[in-house]
Order: sequence, then C-alpha cells, then structure tokens
Amino acid sequence: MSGVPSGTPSGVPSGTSPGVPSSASPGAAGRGTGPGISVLVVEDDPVAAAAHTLYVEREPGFRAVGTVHSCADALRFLERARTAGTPVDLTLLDLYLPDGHGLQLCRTLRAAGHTTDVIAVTSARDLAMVRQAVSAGVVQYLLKPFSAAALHDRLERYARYRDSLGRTGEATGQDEVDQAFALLRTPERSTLPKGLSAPTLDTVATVLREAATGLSAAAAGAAAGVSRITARRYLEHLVETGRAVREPQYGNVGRPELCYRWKGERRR
Amino acid sequence: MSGVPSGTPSGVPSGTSPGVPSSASPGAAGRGTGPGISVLVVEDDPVAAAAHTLYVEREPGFRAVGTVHSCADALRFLERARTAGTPVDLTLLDLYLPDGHGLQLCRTLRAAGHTTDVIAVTSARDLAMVRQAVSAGVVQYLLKPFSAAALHDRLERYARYRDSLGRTGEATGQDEVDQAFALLRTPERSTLPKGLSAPTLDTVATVLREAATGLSAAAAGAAAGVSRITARRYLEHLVETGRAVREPQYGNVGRPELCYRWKGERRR
DNA sequence: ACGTTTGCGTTCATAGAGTTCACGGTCGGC
DNA sequence: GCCGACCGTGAACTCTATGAACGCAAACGT
Repeated sequence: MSGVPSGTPSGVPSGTSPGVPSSASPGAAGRGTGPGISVLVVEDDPVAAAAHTLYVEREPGFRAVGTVHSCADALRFLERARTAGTPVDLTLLDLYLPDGHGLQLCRTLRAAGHTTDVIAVTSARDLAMVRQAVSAGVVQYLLKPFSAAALHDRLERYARYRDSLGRTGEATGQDEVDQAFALLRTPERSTLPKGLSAPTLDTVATVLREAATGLSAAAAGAAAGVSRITARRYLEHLVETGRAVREPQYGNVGRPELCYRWKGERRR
Repeated sequence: MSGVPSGTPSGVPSGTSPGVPSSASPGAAGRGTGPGISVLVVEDDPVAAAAHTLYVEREPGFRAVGTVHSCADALRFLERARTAGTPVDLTLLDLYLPDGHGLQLCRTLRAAGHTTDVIAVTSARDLAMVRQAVSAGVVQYLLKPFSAAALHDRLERYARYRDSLGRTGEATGQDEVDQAFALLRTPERSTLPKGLSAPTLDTVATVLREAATGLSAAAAGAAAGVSRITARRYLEHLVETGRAVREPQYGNVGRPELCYRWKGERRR
C-alpha cells in the first residue's frame, strides 16, 4: 500500500483554510454526489488519527475528507463542509477529546441539524456509555483498540446501508426499512484466522486487559481456563493485530519468559 | 382485554398537573428502578394514541407513563419526568405532529441531554427521512399502519437490549456491544426462521431452562428427544434472539464443547 | 566454554462443531 | 382425491479448535 497517499487531507487545524479539503472534488455539489462517502476523522491522538484516516482511504468507496483533533475543530469543519454544500456523510468520532466529550459534540451536532452519521471509536467499555451513545444517534460503537478488519467491516456495512437508502426515494414497506437498520447492526463476520474462535479471543483479551502487569502465556492460560498452548495462540494473534505487545523477562535461570501486555488502554 | 384500563394514564394535556402521572409509582426514584420500562406515547391522533398506549400496557415489563399529542407537551412531560427523578426510558414518537416535526423534537431532546430512546412511528415512507431518523438517534422506525405483533416485536427487542446493557457495568468485548446493537436493529422475527417449528422450540427451550447448569447441544438433544443437529439449530436460535448464551468448555483435548445456558429469566 | 535449567514453539491426535444432503410427512393446489 | 411443493428432521461427512508430547532455544551458573 505505498504508505500514506501524498494527497491525504490534513484537515483543518484550528482555523486554517479548508472547509472543503483539497481531496474533495471541488465542483461536486450535494452529498453523496462526490466519489464516495465522505468521512471526517475526529481523534485526539495523532498516531491513531493518521491510522484511522489511512484505513478509511484504503476502503473503496470512501474518502477521508478531513482529520481533526478536537471537538471545536470538528464542529467547525462540519459547519464549513455543510455551508459549502458538501456535508460530511460519516464521522469517526473518538469520545475522549481534549476539549470535551464526543457524545456532547454529537448532541450539539444534532441540535444544529447536522445529519452526519457517527461511528463512535473509543476505549470506554462502560455500558452506560454505550446506551448514551445509542440515544445520541451513534450508528456504531467500536472499541479500541480494533483491528483494521473490524473497521473495514463497519465501513462496508455502512456503505451498504447508504446504498439501500440512497437508491429509491420511497420505501416499499417495513421490510425495506428493517433491512436498512439491520445493515447497521454487526454480526462482525470479520473472519478470524483459521483455528481461532471469537469467544476464546474475547476471554483471553479480557484476561490480558485486566492484568495490570503483563502475563506469561502460561499464566494467561490459567486465568482464562485454557491451556498454555491455546493462550499463546490468541496472545500471539493479539500481538499481530497490534492489540498487545510481548517482551522477554530476564533475570531467572532458563529461557526467558515472554511477557504479554495489553497495549490499547490509552489514558483514562 | 377489558378495553382501556381505568388506570391508564392520560398524560399531560397542555398544562395540567402531572409531570409524573398517577400510574407511575410515586415513590420510585431513578430510572429502571420502577416496575419495568417506562414509555411515553407521543401521537397526534387520539385513537391511535389510545391504541398504542394500550399495546404498551399489554406488554409485560413495560408501563405507559403518559400519552401526549404534541411536541410541546412531549418536551414538557419529559422535562418533568426527568426532574422528578423518573426519566422516561422509551418514547414512541409520531413524526408528524401539529406543532412541529418529531425529528426536530428528537434533536431538541438530545441537545437538552435527554437520553430517552426513541422509536419512530410514522407513515412517512421517505427514505431520506429514515436516514435523518437514524442520525437523530432513533432506535427503531415503524411504518404506520403496523400490527400489534410488529410493535410487540420491537418492544420485546428493546427490552432485551436494555437487559443486555443494564446488567453488567463493563463490556467484556466488542461482541457484547455488537450484540446489544443487533438487538435494536435486527428486523422482525415474529415468524420463526425457516426450518424451525414452534413446538420443538418450546421443548428445547424448556429443557434448557430446566437445566440449571449448561447443556451441550448433544445433551440438550438427548434430553429433548431430538437429534444433536436439531437441538443445535434451536439452541442457536435462542442465542441469536438473546434468550440463551453459549460458552466454550475447555480442559479436554479436542475441540471445545459448546455449553448453552438459559439466560432470559425475564417473564414468560 | 560448557552444562543446566526453564519455558518456548511445533507437531499431531482428537473430539466435538458445523455443513450438506437425502428422507418422510404435511399442506395446499388442481 | 390425487399430485406436487415445501418444510422440518436426522445421518454422514468435513472441518476446526483444543491440549499433550516433545525437541529446541536461550539465558544463567560455574
């Protein structure tokens, strides 16, 4: 993938020019008439922001039209985009932002009549937060850290949702409406590598996340109720997908013990 | 059915007393602590309003706490309910109201920080409207006219959604969040999926419910007098509809055995 | 430097999951 | 009243996720 495309939009850092960034076709008017679904990435952490933007760019049918790092910038960006006649279709919204909470931004947007759909991207596992997100009109809730495949799955579903609603102007019946809603739901068939199962992965990931200090494969296995071999398989998968790191533990006699540590838990 | 129950709340017609109507237990404080999910019916047409209220009342686990006929009344009602410490959990919202549009009300609510979930009830078949509804945080979109069964299905799903998010305080993983979203968005399953029959489902469900500890598909089949394959089909259905959970059983060599366990001890 | 020690990483057998397909019963159409 | 279509069930088969056994790699100790 040739790294970050040279034309990648940089968004609007607090007051610079583009309401409509360069990558959007300048003449295009009206939502959805551009080449694909326009996406705004709102993410505090620059590294994550770049990663998310890249993921979006890679997704056919999507284009990242901006990347901002705060609520204020996000609001400003969306305002300008709407004024320019090219409203943003989808916003990838981190919930913890330096100048406010993402859901609050969401509510502000709604009050201002913005119709951007929102995918919440956060490490908040609080279920009450999930409920609030739902009531604020979030269409998807993605827990950090997530794999590229997971985001891909969400985006693809969203694209199909848009498709199903974009074509015709009138619903033929309840079924059609239900179908559209169902597309936003996620059975996450993000295919795991062969030999791995979702429930086990979940268990192991939880065990690891909850272990403040790192865990050896054997310890993780014991805690998760699986064998050391199985635990290692999943831990290794977590490392490969960037959700965990492993580092050798020296000091004792014998081969060094590998210590796996959860990586995603950024601040808060 | 004895018609409209005498105790049916009449809501707050433009300025009368009750913020918290008579049918709500007066002493109850805090959402969800009351006997069930509180529902506000917002509907222009008096006949339809009464019908919807009746439907809600009939649904076990739900109670209609009010019926109003305009945006202004709805807003007032929700404000008072929140102030009284018994916020409304769910709003059945007609979109065409005499003094404004339902979605506008919805946005106003969000801006004011209300977390009421909203089921849109409308005859608007416009797909653009559906999209706007989604972005406004509507959890379901029900086309009028609808059958009692259709509403029943939506309410039941919503109840399960609440259940899945109400229990624990922390999500163990993405799966759990996805499951909750799926409950809100999966289309109607009032008719069983092809290949499943009601009597067998009943048998399997009973067997599972009576097994204190979980059952494997094979064990459930044996107990229900059906083959392992058939049992699995129905167990899987129970899982999909949120009435059962399955968890792998580790320890032995070989593929882990899936253990199904009854979950929904809610009514019925 | 060499042996000791400890746990990693791999290979393989295994048991149960999941799928495909053929059968029997039932219901509606002609 | 007969025939055809359909639907729920179960048997056979393939596939997949797991743990046991085992050889090897990497650090420490002398």
